[in-house]
Amino acid sequence: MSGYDIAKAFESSLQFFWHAQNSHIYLELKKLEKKGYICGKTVIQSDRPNKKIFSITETGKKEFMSWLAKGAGEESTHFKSSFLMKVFFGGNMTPIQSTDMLRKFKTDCEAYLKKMGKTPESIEKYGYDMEPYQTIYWQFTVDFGYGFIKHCIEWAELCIKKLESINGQDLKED
Amino acid sequence: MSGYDIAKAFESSLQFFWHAQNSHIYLELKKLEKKGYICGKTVIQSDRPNKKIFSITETGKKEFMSWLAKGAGEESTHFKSSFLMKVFFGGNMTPIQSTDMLRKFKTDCEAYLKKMGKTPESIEKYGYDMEPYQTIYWQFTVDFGYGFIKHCIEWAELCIKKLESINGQDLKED
DNA sequence: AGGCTCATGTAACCGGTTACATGATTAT
DNA sequence: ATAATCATGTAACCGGTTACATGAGCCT
Repeated sequence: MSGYDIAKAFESSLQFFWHAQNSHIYLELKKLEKKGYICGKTVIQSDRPNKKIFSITETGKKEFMSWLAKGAGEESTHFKSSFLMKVFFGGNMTPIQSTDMLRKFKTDCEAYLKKMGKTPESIEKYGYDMEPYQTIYWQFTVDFGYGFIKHCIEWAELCIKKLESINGQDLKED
Repeated sequence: MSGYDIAKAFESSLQFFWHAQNSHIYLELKKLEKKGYICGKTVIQSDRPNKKIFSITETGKKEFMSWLAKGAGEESTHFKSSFLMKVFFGGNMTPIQSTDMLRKFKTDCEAYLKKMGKTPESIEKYGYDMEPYQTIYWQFTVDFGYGFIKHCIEWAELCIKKLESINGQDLKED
């Protein structure tokens, strides 16, 4: 794949649990090439700008497999969220502010859920020539994303309800 | 609070959505002091090492409030997980490897859930002199963590079941 | 004697973002 | 014209980690 292809792949399928700027992708490709994990070949194109296609080397494959073999670290259970940090300090906002923040979070989640509806197509696109036992893992990550976002929406609804019941009718919309 | 106190607070209550090394905390305190957001005073102690207690300044409060007022960004819906990246590439492992990885994830989550059982005490400890409308937000973040981890466990169980049904009895434990 | 809690920090490094910079081809 | 897609990169910076370094007092 070229750097551009990788950026596209990130957008269409990996975006639930990883994202990357193209600038970062190109820097990383350079590093990986320097380490001998990948190897790039320039492809001259007449109708489009030239591109550099990278392939994994034998050393790279070994490194990749040993990374996989390490399995899940403890870091898999903890994640970082500046949004939850703001929720934590919700007592320092006005009740209107904090409720609005949670409402915005909820609608953002709903929009995200809608966007996710398109992933089955990506899985088909990239996985058309693969064995089903390969793509089942892709589906796992999608399932995780779905469940996570649904949990976010339900949680936000409960929080909003609690805040409304404490702070009275003045918080309600309409 | 001193840097040490902050590190303790991270461990006992904020750990669901943020964590920090003490080295990082001290660096950050220095930066914040330089910016004029906080102000530190050395407290001389005879029985223990001296410590530096930091307090927020008026400028710091303003900055904090404007940060809160910005509300939730879109980044609140996407998170980064090297674990899910490994799941994504599960097709490159042996079925035994990938199933074991998911089992480890599940037990890690269960251990985490157990550890979380102690948070009500932390909320009481830090919130004993606060109004209940302040601590409700702390509870919100705890609820989020609980729900999230439960979702992780259920998801992992489903994945393991699917892998077992595809790959047959040879994956089962015992 | 050994380990825990209290307490603070530095240096080197890595992972990642933001802003900047370029430029060809194709579709409307 | 102008916007989108294709295509690649650099420089400055920030956020955060790892490893290192120190040292007193308390408990067993």
